[in-house]
Amino acid sequence: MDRSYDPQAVETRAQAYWDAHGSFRADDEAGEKFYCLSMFAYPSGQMHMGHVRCYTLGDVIARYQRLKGRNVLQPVGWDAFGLPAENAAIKNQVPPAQWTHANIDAMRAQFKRLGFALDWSREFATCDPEYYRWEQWMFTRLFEKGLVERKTTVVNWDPVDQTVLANEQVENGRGWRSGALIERREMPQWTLKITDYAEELLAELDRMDGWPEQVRAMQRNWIGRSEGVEIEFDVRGPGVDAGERLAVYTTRPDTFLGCTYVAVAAEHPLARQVAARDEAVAAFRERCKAVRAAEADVATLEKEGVATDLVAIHPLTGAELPVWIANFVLMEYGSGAVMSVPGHDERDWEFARKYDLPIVQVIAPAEGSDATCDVETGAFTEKGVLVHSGAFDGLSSAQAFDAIADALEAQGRGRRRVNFRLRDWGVSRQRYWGCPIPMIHCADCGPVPVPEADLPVVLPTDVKFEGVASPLKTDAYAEWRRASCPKCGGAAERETDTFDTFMESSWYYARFPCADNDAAMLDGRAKAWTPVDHYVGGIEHAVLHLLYSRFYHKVLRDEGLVDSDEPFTRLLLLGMVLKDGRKMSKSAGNIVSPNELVEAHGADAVRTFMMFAAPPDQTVEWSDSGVEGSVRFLKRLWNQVHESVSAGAVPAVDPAALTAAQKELRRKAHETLAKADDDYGRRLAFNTVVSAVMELSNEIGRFEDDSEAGRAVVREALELAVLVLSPIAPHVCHELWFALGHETPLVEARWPAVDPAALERDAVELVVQVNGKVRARVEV
RNA sequence: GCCCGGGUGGCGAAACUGGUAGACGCAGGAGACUUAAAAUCUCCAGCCGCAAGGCGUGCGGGUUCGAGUCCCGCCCCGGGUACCA
Repeated sequence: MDRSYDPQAVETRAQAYWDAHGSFRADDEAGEKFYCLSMFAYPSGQMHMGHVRCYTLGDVIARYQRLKGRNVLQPVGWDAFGLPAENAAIKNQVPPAQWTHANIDAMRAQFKRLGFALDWSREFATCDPEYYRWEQWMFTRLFEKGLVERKTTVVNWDPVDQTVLANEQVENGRGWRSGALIERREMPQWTLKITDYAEELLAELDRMDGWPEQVRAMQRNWIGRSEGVEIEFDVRGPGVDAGERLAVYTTRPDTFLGCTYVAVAAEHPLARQVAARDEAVAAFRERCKAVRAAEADVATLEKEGVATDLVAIHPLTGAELPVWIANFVLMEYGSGAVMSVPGHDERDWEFARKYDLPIVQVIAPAEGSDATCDVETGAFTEKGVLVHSGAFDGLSSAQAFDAIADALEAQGRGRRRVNFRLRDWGVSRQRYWGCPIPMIHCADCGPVPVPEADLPVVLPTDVKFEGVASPLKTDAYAEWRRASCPKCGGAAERETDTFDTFMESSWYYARFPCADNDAAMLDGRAKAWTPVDHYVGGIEHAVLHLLYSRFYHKVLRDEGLVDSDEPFTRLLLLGMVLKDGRKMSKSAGNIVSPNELVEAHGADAVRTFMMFAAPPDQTVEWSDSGVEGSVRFLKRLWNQVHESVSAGAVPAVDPAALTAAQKELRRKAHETLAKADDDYGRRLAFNTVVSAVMELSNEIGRFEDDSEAGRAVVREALELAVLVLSPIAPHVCHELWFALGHETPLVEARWPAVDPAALERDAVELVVQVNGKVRARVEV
């Protein structure tokens, strides 16, 4: 072995070895499978520290599982469609496809330099027609199955650029390119009925114990199942037909007698109707348009409203309640209208105070409760006992729920209903760089799916951006749009919208096992490898990507293409990588380039520090000097191995004939092995694996004993240190393993068993505490 | 706004099941080696205090023999909020 550690040379040799031996090509047939996957990357062109962290974590898991004897698949691909490519195209006049492929080439090289144990033979990009054709195919199947619907949803419309903007493209209410005030606009969109699976998506969460509880909680809340009552009010007023009804949904029917007004969304049909004859209402609706479609914007708005000349008739009391239009009522949730009970709902209370609407108390604190209720000073939102509710007085909130629901149902004015916060998945995007939606619009037959034989609908890639709008929608592509109706053969138009990029990322994991199949979306290999045993990615995907994928997996299952219920058995969501306490960004000027670090210190040192700096799920603070510490550590380990090997062969350790100091070092070595096994496999605490091996190395350094037994104990400790560290710093460990005399490569090694005898102690220290303070220590 | 996290020395962190707070590392200090420097090695180091001792895990309360860890109420920072991926 070389006298000194040269990371660049070591890493080049190790990578060449793995390449030449096809070390990471997964075998479809062999042994107990372990499918390990890091969320695929968007090819921005520059690998960043977040990628380094994510892929290193995945790699550590994959390499550890391999040492444990599993047949590991760790594939890699590219989430290649998306907005940044279009922005680059508009800015630099480069076609998105060209830009994307150049970026993929650049990033592939960067990934390879880090030595991840990836099976590159299965690589694909989602912008490959061979990939997205199956997405189109599945969509047409779901259309036939009735899981696809055309629905109206709200988007941000830029009236100058005549295009739809993403939420992040709206700054202070204006389009980021045009500067024009954006408008909320309703647009017909293709949606997938994820709500059909809401119950299953929710119920399954309870059984998914390989997922962090916080993520399951987020998904539970996102799905937002509630039990309540849908209530119908008669509406009276100018221009309202007799028998017209307004539906609201409430989870608190027990407060129903305290309802003093009703509020509808600005986009509600009743609001539209009133606006036609009432200028104030029309002006209010116009103002509401200037709010971004994002929920956070709507929810943080100052609550405002406008009165209408309509009244809603309380079905139980006959009272005439004013109908208001309010900016905080969401058309997307429930029926776009709410009953307002200011005495017992904070938002309703604020609104009532602001507009001088009556506030009445109908719930009193339950007997024995120490809560107080004064609806003059604030809403009382707890459950309790009914008051001022006529025949329902004295009932508990729970009893009143049923009594009032029954009364409404008996009158045909309401029904119990389960409601979900979850909305159906709008998959249409008015953009160019995405998977074309395989539909044809026929004037006579309506929308018709493209027949299987005509798939894929290929996205033209030699495009020029004239403005900001999708080239597919311009005159230049009139020919591309022209189609004949698959049903009647008449002249028809292709859909020009493309899919949400979450469509591609919802099933890519299932495609890796059979990425070479050009005759089917998935085959038996997908069934054999899925579900993914361990999925690694950013916490920012806790809800959307991970919920859409779960839904899509169930859809694939129901089509017979996979045979599991959930796509990802175990989930590791990592925190962000920060520098100087902030997110790395160009504007903050604190971007750290993985390339330069690897050039300067080697991939192993970068990987080691990344793992060492913090536990995986926590945000991590990047430190350049910290990497230097990792280099020192790897160098020390190298020197220790060199010294041990140079001193010559050693006999086998004879555990029965060791001195106290020898025993102690051997115990430390086996404790490290045991701890690392637990940290890798159960705790996912890779930071403490690194510190444990550092401690072991420190102890080896302090151990001075040239006897044969002493050198044998050191040799065993070094072997364990190298093996334990190898998932994290694979290159240097690969070479040290051979140096230690092994003839087969470390990637073929098996995780050794701990010698229980090595862990035994002759003495322990007992601590004596008085009132929680340490007062004495006793060696026993 | 709502949902989910996080806050421990100068810095990153450890403490896994309520039982020795600060392992391991960075930065720093002292020393060894060296003509010198780098590299390497050894030692020191939470804060206040000469010391005895006291104080210490964002803030305020509580439970407990004992709380970084459990409970209640706050503050600050981060992620998500359905068209960024």
